[in-house]
Amino acid sequence: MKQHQLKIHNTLSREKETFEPINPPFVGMYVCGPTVYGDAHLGHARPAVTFDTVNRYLSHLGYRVRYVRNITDVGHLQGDADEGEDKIAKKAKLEQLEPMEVAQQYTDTYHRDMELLNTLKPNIEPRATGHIPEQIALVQAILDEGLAYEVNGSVYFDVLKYNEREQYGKLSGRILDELVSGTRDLDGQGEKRNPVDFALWKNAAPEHLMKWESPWGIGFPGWHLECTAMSSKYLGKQFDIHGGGMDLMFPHHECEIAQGNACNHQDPAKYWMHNNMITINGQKMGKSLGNFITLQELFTGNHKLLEQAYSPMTIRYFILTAHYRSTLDFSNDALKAAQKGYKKIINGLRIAKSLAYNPDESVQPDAEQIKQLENSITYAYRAMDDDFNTAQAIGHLFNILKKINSLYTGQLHAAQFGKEMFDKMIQTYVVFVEKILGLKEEKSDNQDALLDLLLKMYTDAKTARNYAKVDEIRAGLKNIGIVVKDMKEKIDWAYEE
RNA sequence: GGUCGCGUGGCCGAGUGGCUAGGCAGAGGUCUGCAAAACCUUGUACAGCGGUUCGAAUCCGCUCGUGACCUCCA
Repeated sequence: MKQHQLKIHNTLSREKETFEPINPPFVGMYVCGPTVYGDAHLGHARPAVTFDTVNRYLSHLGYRVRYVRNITDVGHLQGDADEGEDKIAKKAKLEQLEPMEVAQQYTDTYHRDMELLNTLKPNIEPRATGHIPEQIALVQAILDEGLAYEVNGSVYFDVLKYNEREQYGKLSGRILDELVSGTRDLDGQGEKRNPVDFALWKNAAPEHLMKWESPWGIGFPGWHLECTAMSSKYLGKQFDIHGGGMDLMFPHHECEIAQGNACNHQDPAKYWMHNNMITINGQKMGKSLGNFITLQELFTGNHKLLEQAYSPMTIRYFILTAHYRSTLDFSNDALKAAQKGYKKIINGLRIAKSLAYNPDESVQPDAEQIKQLENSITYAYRAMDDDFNTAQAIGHLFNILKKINSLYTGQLHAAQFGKEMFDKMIQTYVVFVEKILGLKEEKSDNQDALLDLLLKMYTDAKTARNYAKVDEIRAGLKNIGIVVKDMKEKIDWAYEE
């Protein structure tokens, strides 16, 4: 374990706390995954990238992380009303497909998009439909605790009774009395003893598509149950980190805490992390607002709000330039700036990997340069240790990049840093970009070979002072986003920023 | 209506009491066949009004603006 004082903002305490795993060096992390009934959109990218980065950084620090992210392939209820139906089943009826066919299709596209965003796969990706027995057992356990009741083949969690034992609402800061008095009187709540109660198991109507047998009849599990069932199965009754979007704080995560406490007599997770939401041109993204953008639309530029396509790595970089607990606003201007920033980082990566230390007895170590570099490296790690502040870390990374670029153009000499600092600089930059931030070069397979060939022609033309040919090659490459750089000692290329 | 946030220079976005954020855009310079890139220099930013303090973007109060959640939502 490296010497780091990692702090994590815990939603439970609303404070940054020093991270102390329950059972080091192991870390259990559960993140709420997608409900697979539609294409992955911007809103899915944020938690995926955020918690991928958490996973990457914890691993980098030497922790052995078991990262579990579920696939919800049995729908949540549409509402608490009796006619509430399964989200997946509803879509299936619409498209005349089997529910599992819909779930499979969107699971596949989700995986494709997450891979494009260069997120590492979770260690376990459990599906709700694969854990029906576990969910039924959980309902039974809560019934046995006397904290649930059955009505007409449905089972509800008794929030008021639970609240006598454990505070309900402590995660989202809600007061039960206010919830009770504030709830609207919806139709079909007759089965519940109290409007704040929530379904653990729901009786299914005959026409309902996804349903299973249970001790209470044929039905399907309630919204919040799967996460409790699967997290406790794979990570234990209490694990280290539970993550998800802020919008899930209430009621979803609140109910998870209640369910976990009800049968295990302890909070399911020690640290709760919530990423903030994404807005588009300052507005919440939503289908009804007409500003709903899927990741594929973003990658292809095929959307009326988009002036151009933005690559997956541009999106990833953009997400990382803001702290995960801040709202992040998508706009063409911001994305275009991000694209340039990303390419600058990647050009730096290529340079960093190509630089070699060349000793020079005549060059004296430069204390000021060394100090600046040392500070940037220290601050970059300190930023990550401070609740995964990738935005700040990237800022320091750019300062390291300035040194790398200066060495590349010959404005600084490696010997000014000394071998040890030089190696540390290269290693820090490469590790940060590739391993921690998860940014990679986007290129086609034969790109390097083709570029080598073209650059050779370019160099030959230049030696022959055939400037017309030189300019032609340069213009052609510029068209595909590559710029040629004539340097003092050599000719190189870079991605156009 | 209730709860919780936010308001930083042309744009994005860090920063919770004194210690350079950074990126994009702009201006000047070095370099160059011309470029590009890179590097260097350059911006009296902290919604408004009060208050606390030796000192506030950072703490407190009020005002204005804005967003999220309270119902499925990442």
